[in-house]
Amino acid sequence: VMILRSRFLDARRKRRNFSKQATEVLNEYFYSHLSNPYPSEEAKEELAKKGGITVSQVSNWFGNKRIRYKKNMGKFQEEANIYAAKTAVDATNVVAQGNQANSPSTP
Amino acid sequence: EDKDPACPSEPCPNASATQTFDWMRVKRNPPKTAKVSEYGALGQPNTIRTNFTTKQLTELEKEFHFNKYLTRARRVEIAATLELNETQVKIWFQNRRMKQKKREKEGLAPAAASRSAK
DNA sequence: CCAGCCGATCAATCATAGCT
DNA sequence: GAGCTATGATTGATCGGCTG
Repeated sequence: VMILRSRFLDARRKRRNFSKQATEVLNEYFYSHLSNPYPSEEAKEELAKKGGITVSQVSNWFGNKRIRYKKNMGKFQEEANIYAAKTAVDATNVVAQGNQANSPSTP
Repeated sequence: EDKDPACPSEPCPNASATQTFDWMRVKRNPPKTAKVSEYGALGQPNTIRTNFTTKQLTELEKEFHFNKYLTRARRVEIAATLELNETQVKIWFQNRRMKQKKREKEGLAPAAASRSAK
């Protein structure tokens, strides 16, 4: 068992918690899309840029967040309310950015 | 209007601030890594995540560097040698390829940090 | 029709960060 | 400084879609 653990215990995780800004951006997206917290590849890139982290880190964050959220929803109620209020607008009407003179709606 | 009724029990439908969406109910089927041979008929088929040994991982890694893709024959051979299912070997290679791709991507992004404009 | 691959995700676990 | 919880990363395995 001991050997199993030491498979590769060295140059691996030197985890550093994300910045306040990154966590803020991620949680904002998560709670404003609580009905379907699965950002597209493009959305992940956007979040990564805003939070100053990589796309993979964004994916890991959402993966962990979703699992941990549903595992213990009660524990996140408070956090949910905080971000729910912060978000205020939108909700039913997604599609915010994008703008530009491009209207792919109903080709 | 919609605060927290403080549901005491577990089966609280909702009425709370946030509801329970479908993704929160998603459940994955347990791994079917079962090997009928060793369990006869009962207990739990291996409902747990198999832990590959260092030896197995070393061999798989070595094979991967030789071939990114496996042939049926090679897979059978390796599975037998490492005492794993053919499926496990297959899956390991698929995951390994994805890991490789991820690394290549990450290894280029940082380099082209100033070259993106918009 | 079916097995293998891809891409995304799940779920359990590891190891560390950070607070008490 | 120990003990416990929060959190980022890793990874065997699953799910759905596509394809030869």
